[in-house]
Amino acid sequence: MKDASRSKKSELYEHLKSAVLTLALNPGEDLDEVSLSEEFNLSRTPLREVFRQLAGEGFVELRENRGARVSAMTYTTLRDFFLAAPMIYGAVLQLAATNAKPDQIKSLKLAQDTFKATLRSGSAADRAMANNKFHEITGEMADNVYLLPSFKRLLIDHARIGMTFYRPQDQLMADKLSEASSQHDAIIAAIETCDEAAAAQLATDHWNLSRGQIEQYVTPAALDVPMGSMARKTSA
Amino acid sequence: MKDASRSKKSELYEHLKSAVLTLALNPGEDLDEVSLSEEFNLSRTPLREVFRQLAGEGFVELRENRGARVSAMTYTTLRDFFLAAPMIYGAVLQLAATNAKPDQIKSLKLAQDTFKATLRSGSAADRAMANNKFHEITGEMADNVYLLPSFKRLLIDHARIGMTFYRPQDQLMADKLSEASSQHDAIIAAIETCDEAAAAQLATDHWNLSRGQIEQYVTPAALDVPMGSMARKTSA
DNA sequence: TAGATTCTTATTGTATACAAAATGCATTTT
DNA sequence: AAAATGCATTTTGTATACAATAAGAATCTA
Repeated sequence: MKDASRSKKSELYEHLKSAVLTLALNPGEDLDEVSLSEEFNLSRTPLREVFRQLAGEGFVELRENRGARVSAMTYTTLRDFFLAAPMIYGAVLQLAATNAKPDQIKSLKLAQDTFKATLRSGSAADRAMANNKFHEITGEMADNVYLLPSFKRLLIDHARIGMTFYRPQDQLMADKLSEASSQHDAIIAAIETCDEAAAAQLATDHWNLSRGQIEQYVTPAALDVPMGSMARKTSA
Repeated sequence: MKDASRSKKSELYEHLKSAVLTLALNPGEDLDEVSLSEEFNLSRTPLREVFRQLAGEGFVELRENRGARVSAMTYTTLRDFFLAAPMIYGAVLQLAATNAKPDQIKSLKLAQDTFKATLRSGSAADRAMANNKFHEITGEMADNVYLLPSFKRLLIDHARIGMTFYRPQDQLMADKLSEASSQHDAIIAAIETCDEAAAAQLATDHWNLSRGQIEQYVTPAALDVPMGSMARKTSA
């Protein structure tokens, strides 16, 4: 029934997507056509088509005659992120509050339940994917083809940033995560009551929480340094 | 020197892009793999990769087992457009005013000169492409990976809307176009003086001009009707 | 031994052949 | 005559073979 299980091609597509989102593949990491095609019992032709599609969506970067690599993350992208995210997500949530359909709200509540479950007993990857799903649904609710491309691009790095910086080893982290969860609940409420203003405000709050979290780790001094090495360190 | 002349593949890529932007290929129109591969002396394998990439960028839509078609335009997309455009372009111009580098400003002035030339003696397609180039440069100036995907998606339909509705057959049209040109000049000035506020305001003004133009043609009564037929009519 | 150069190997890009799916047409059936 | 079924044709999807390019290793030169 799921799109992912329909063909080997979409299986590969979904696999690469979540591998990028969960940092199973690190930013900047090279992708090998041959080994991947063997792993998925798929020839290089359709595999390369998947690469192109993923490149168009911002998951990977293609270099002529030099293969595909996972989209890089630098501290510049981090700065760009927190500049664009509040605006885009503010608009998305505002539109979501206006346009959301009943079954979409149901999906959103379900996604939030899953997210809460991962807070209790899930891996960091599970949590990142559940959180990602939640926000993807708000994007669908907003239902604006021009907003979605940027929003989806933001969600990619939102997940990766989350994987890097949200690791609930201490109590402070756990508190932040449960605050994020509360904000999700508030977002659902705002959407359900069609409260645009509240939704827009919650978008800002949600990103401010993230930014505060990250600013504990990132000093503004270091700019333009690849983040791949750091991600590798934290996951090793 | 230009990217387009490097390989047959990028030639095809650029050709399809401008064909979509200028409505040489109408929204919703089917693309035939075989005839295109013959026309460009290219096998279907790289051609299909180009399709995937264009799909990722919003120029075409891919349907499983049913080929590629030019991205559709409906009156819904028109409404979405004027909702998202002022916000995205406002942010883009604001950032452009902050970040623009001297050589980019030079490019922008050059693009504006070209645009003015097309107003005097260019086809509608030439004008749409020149106008598109102008806005693309402002996007580069803004230099934010998260904003650009949506902005580029907007530019696709901005060009197509322009091709449909801006046809300077009468004096009123010519006036609107020269007003657009004046706004371009003002945008350049705002960017050059790093005047963020003015830039943001000009973004709004620029879209309002477009919207006013289009509202002469589109009545809010008819919604969700494919625009392909209309585009076909005006170009026939 | 450091550097440059050629040769080898590995990887990426393209063409073609074949398989699978969808479309259209003709025939059959009611 | 309308609907449905099966067949032929066209179109799309995948595998494989080959060509072109880049990366790496070994050799040669100073």
